[in-house]
Amino acid sequence: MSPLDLFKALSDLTRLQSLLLIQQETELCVCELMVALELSQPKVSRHLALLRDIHLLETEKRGQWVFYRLSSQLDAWVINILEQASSQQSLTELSQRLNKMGDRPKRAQQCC
Amino acid sequence: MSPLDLFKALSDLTRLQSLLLIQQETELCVCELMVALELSQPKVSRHLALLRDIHLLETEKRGQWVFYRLSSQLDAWVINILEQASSQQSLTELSQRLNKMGDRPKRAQQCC
DNA sequence: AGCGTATATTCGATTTTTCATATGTAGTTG
DNA sequence: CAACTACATATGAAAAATCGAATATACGCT
Repeated sequence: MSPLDLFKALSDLTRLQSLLLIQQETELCVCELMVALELSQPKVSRHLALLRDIHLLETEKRGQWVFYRLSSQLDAWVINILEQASSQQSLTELSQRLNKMGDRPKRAQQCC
Repeated sequence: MSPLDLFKALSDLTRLQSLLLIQQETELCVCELMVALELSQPKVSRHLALLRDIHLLETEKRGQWVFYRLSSQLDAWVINILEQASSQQSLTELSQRLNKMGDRPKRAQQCC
């Protein structure tokens, strides 16, 4: 992935917020992002597909849900740029809507 | 300037190459960028104007020429992102065309 | 099988971005 | 002053990105 490809991917608010929120939350499914971003399902799905196509995100299907997380093979320069963006972009409102959400899908426990 | 604004600015090859080449060369005028990027004058001028409008670049008019350089007030996170991009983007061909260029405008000497 | 939920994709329309061409302005040179 | 160079901008056309609405697929539950 070239810098140009990365910057094109990050030059849309839906994609930028999705990516940073996924980074913060480790993994999220489409329905959670719909609630957090207050956007339609096709819109979220379309933008996530773009991010997956350039290998910024990877997916795991578990039961009914498709979980998106940062690709495990990201180069250091990509991660560095994402961190710089994180340091400037407030995700507070998005997190709040996520936490208020009922019926969130269960996910793998982080610890014993 | 927000991360989104920066990423939009960098999501075009002409603007990305212009910015990184200016960063490398400290300052360049429109006619030098035309040669380095092999692009028309209006195209270069339009993209530079965009970068100046969001305060990534600043200009200094000296005689016939308008010199563009990185804005002196850039935040650290912006500079960091530009450096990450520099580390991945080859400017060799652009530099070569610049060095082969005849009749380059004189600029202030860096040193005695 | 039938129904509801989660996600993906297609379609056509709209908006945004980019572009080449033409023109305007300012400074420089002869 | 006339011609030339450097740069900016207006205009309309073309290309790309984005969108909502509709449709398709896949899974879980009864």
